[in-house]
Formats: sequence, C-alpha cells, structure tokens
Amino acid sequence: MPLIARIALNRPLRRLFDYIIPEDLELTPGQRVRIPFGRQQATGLVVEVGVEPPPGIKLKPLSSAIEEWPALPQETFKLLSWASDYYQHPLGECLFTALPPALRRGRIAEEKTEQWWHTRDHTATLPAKAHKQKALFDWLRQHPRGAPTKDILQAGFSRAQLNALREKQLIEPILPPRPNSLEQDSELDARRPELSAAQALAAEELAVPDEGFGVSLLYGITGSGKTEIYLHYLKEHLNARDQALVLVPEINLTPQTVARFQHYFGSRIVVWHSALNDGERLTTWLKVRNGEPVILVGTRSAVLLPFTNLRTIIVDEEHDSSYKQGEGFRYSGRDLAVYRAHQNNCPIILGSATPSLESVHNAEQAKYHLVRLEERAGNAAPPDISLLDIRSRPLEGGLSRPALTAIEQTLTKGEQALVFVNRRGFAPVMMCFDCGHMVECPRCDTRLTYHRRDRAMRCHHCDYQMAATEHCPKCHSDAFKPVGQGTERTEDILASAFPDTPVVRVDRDSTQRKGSIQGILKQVNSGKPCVLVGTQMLAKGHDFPNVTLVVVVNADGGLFSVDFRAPEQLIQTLLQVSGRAGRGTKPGKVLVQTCHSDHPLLRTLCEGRYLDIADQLLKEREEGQFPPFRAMAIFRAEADTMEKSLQVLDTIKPLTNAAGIETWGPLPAMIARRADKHRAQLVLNARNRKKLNQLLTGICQELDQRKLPAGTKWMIDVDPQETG
DNA sequence: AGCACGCCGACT
DNA sequence: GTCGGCGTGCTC
Repeated sequence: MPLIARIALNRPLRRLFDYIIPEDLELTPGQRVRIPFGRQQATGLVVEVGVEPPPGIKLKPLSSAIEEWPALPQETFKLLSWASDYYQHPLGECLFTALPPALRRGRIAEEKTEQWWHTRDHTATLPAKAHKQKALFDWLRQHPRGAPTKDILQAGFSRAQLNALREKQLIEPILPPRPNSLEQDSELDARRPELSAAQALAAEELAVPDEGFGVSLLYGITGSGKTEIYLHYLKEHLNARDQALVLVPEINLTPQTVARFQHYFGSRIVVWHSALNDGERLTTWLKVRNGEPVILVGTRSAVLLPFTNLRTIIVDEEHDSSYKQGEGFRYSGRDLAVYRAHQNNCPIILGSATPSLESVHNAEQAKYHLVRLEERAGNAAPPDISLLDIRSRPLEGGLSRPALTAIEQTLTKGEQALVFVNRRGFAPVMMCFDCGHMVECPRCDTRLTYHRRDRAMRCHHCDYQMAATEHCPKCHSDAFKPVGQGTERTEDILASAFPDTPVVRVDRDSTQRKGSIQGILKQVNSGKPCVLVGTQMLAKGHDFPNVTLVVVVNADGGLFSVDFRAPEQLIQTLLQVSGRAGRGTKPGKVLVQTCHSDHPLLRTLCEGRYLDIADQLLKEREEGQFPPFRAMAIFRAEADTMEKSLQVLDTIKPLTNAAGIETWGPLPAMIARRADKHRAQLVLNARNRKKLNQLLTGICQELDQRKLPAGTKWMIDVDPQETG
C-alpha cells in the first residue's frame, strides 16, 4: 500500500490534490515538491502525509521533493493554515504567499553566493602603464578580507580590469567571509537609547519574554518616543540568538527608521518591504528560515516569514489600516502577529498614539495590558488644537484668512508650518459653470481629478487619464473650472501668499521619484522657515522639530460617512497630523478648519484625550452592534453588470440564514463601478465569531459546487476595513 | 490560475 | 476550406 501525500498548489482552488509518494522519499508537511498537474509540471507544498486515498481516482506519483527540508517550518505552516481558515482564503494561495517569488516558481532554495576577490601577491609589481589595474590592485590590497564584485564596480573599477588582474594571477576569487552572527560587537552592545523617566516607567510595564505570551498595548501620545522604547526593549530582552519582528506601516519604513535601528543593532537588522527585488527577498527569507538571529523590520507580509526562533514581536502604529491586505488573501498583519506571538508563547507590543478601537476594547477586557505614555519626550508640550469655523468665510485655495495669518505669524517667528489636505492633484473635479457638466471617469463611477502640473485629468481609482481641456467637453463653454481643493492648488496659493518662503508639497505625485522624499526631509530638517503641504503621507511618523503650526484644510470629509469606521479614522488622522506640531522645544498649535465646529466628535478632539474619545466611539459601536462587539464579514461580488453581481449575492443570501447572524444587502458598493467592474456586497454581522466562521466555511463549500453566471467573481472579506 | 477542448466569424 | 475568438470544464 503506497503512502499518499496531500498537496496544496498556488491556485485559487479550495481543494487539495493527492499523490503517491515514491518509495524512496520521505516527506513532511511544509515541504516543496514537484508534481505532474494536468499536463503541466507544478510546484506544490505538502500539507499532509499518509492520508486515505480518495476512492475512484487514479493517483499519480509525485515527481520529486525540491528540498529535503520543509520550506515552511511547522510554526509558519500552522499560522498560515489557521489564517486560511479564518480569512476563508484557499490554503494553497495562503501557503505560497509565505514563499519568496523565486521559490514559488519552483527554483532551488540556494543563495547565489556573492563573488569576493582578494590579492594573492601583495608585493607584486605591475607594468607602469597599467594605471587602472594598479589602482584596483592597490585598492584591493587595502581590503585584507577581500571585497565583493559589487563593491569593486561601485568603487569605479571595471569588470575588464578585474579579469586582467585575474589572468595575471595577482588576484583570485574567494568565498565571502562567513559573518559570525554571534560575534559580540562591544561598541554596538554599549549603545543604549536613553529613556526619560516616563519612558523608563512605561518600558518597565511591558510584558517580557520570560513571562511567555502577553500583549502590551503601548499607548504613547505622538512625540512620546515609542521607538526609543522599542529599541530599549530589544536591547534589554532579546538574547543574541533570538529573532525579533518589528512591523511598521509601509510609509514609515524610511531609511531614517532603518538607520536608527542599525545604529543600535548593526547587521542584525534586516528589512522587508515591497521595494525589494526577487534576489533580496530570497536572501532575507533564507536568513530568517535558517534561524539567523535577525531583527526584521518590515511591512505587513513580514509576519508571514518563516521564523524559527521568534522571541519578540513589535507592531508599530498598530491602528494603521495598511496592516489589512485589501485584496486576495485579505489578512491583517497585526492580528496575525498577535496569533503568532500566542503560538510562540512570546510577548508582543502593539504601539500607537491612536490605538484601534479593537485594541482599546481588548485592553478594557483585560486581554491586553495597557501601558500609557502620556508625556512627550524632551520638554515638548502636547499641541493645542482648536477648531476654525469656515462657514461663510472667504477661502483662498481652501485656506481661510485666520489660517493664512497664523501661517504668516509662524513664518515670521522663523518657524515652519504644515498644511494638511486630504487630496492630491489640483482639484477633485472640473465643472462647467454653464451646463453643469462634471468630467467623469469612463470606466468608474468617479470624477476625474484635475492635475494642473501635468495638464491632465486622472481617475484615482483606475489608470485612466486624459489631457486637460480649457473648454467644457460637452458644451464647449469656457466657464470650465476646477472645483474643490487638492494639494497642488493649496501649494500654489501658499507660494503666492508667501513668495519668499519655500513651499514644499509632499504627496504620492511629488515623491514618486526615488529618494525625493529624502531631499524634502533634509530641507525641512534644516529648520529654516517653510510651509509643508501634503496628504496622509505627512501625518505618519515624521519628526519635524521646527514645525509649530498645523492647519487642517478640511476635516468634514469623514464626519457624515456611511462607513462605521469613518469617525475612528478621522480622529486618528487628525491626531496623527496634529502630532507633527511642536515636537521640538517650542509649543505647537493646530487649526482644524470645519463647517461643523459644533459637531460633538470634533469638540471632543480638542478637549478630550484619545482614550476618552475611543471609549465614546466604542459605546457607539456597541449601540450600533458593530465590531468589535460583533464579528463582521462581507461577501463581495463583481461582474460586467450590476444585475449579475446582485444576482450572485442574492443566491448567497439564503445560505446566510442562521441564528445570531444578521445580513445586510445585497447592495451596490459605494463606488459601484470601478475599472468597468460592477461591484456589490452582502454584509454579515454575527454575535459569535466561531459560528460565523463555520457558516462561511459551509457557504464556500456550497458555492464551489454551484455554477455561477459567466463573468462573475465573488470573494469574502473577514474583518473588513472598508465597508463602503 | 493554466491549459485544453469546442463550436462560430474573417482570411490565404 | 482553415486560423483563432474566448466560453466552460478539469486538474489527484
């Protein structure tokens, strides 16, 4: 009786495939194998060994094991299996997201070792006319441990010179020196961040590795110095052999952040983010898989890396919505991090100045240990926030007279101002004042944003763009004008209002060029008076010591949204952007322009502390029966017509009929058509998470068996971030 | 997801 | 008369 292996493939299939294991092979779960699949060869991952063969199917033997060891170690494998069930995403696709692209495609898990070179004969002399070769030879002589090709080329030498010296046997290729990871660098070891009394007190309260699993919610107001605490914590509690994971939002993973970690931990720091190429991904993945004692600083997907000796996890800005993947395998990096800490019986720190309501709730339920740090580092005072009612006030580029005056006063004092506009481009819409026509995207239910700099009108929801026109495309009137505020327009107004002061715009458009943000930060950090104009990008994590004024152009966007998370997100953004003011020795002031200065949410923003606001919002969530008091999942459908999308969800709806589960919809999505797909959704709201999960599993099974109309697609989003 | 099989329009 | 469009069905 041959042994059978159950194999997962990197395909959107909610099923596994069984294969006969050749006699001389021994397999364990998590191992990569090569299998015949249909009439192609595929890469698979072993899920189970020794299963009952399914009746009535002729099994094929699998071709080979790619490695003898499991690419996914047990713990990572279990994490992903759990996530596959929790998020209702096909196991194969979940497992494969934890492999670097090279290994997904079935390549051998070998690192291409770098070629190093060193001199053979130190005393050799070269012909006098071979200047360049002599220079390289001398250069290499100064590197007694040798140097990699990459560095040699970077130093300005050529491959030809390298080859010439090799021909003459003056230099030779060597293996790269093995980094001794346990090597103690006493200088590094002596570097410890200095903590203020308040920081030290907070640090003392954090759960430590010896106590096993424990979640600490580090509530540290903006500018309180949470990063110092992380660094201090790792210094104190991480042993030389341990691995640690530090999750950060993509936008916070700047060279400065990394340099800060490297200052204290040197080469133990490795990074993981979307800009890595396949080679870098493989190298880092292998380091982690080999159990090297790395401290990995990375974005969302870093939580899926194959750590074998993970002893500490930190999630910075844990409230950040970018921790939730918005498509495909829709996992939450933060939530998986908590699961992983539990699995590893190790501590996890969730840090934020504006923790998510979920985490605040967990702290109130005593599931998390709340650690407060309500004092800014240094002598900085918390910013003073006030509302500026702009009803019936004339605006210039969205800015009211008092706001402009405040900016002017700030600049005169030799300080910097930051203006927050939540939209890039010049204006969110172009409108004809004769016929009322507004330019829409032909593929989406959205308006085109006017980008004056590029003389273009663009859709921010698909890749559509067209040349900007001077006349209305419909009636050819020249009363065709931009309406509303974007960063470009505010930048222009500020530039003409303050002609002697640099105005710097920071948004996705102005920072596209690699490294351009570094230049901007350099200018700001010079401390000279300037005005920063920008989107969300400016709100996150930056430290601008000389910014003393923050102006929020319009806070009203999130006040009346249908999304139940909108109030939470509005408060978080406003507090985060406010936190950029007054981080140095001078106090900061925040002006929030609004047409609803009597709105209770905005009032509490000025008076209350975040935790009080969070409590208030949690009460509203409880009354409205929303998460975290309920478990939520959304079925999303898309098709070439809205009818089909709704029809798909209509067939699903009866299946959701169960005790303790409420269903809303199906309804068209907030942006009903996006890139020519018509989208609809069906919201499930459950008292009991486990019951919801079981119900979803059943529905998926049922749907896999049914034939759905052509051109339709459905998907599940568990713990959705966007309910629009 | 791939990839093949399968029935209807514009070409050597 | 063929090449090829993408509709639907299967992969242990």
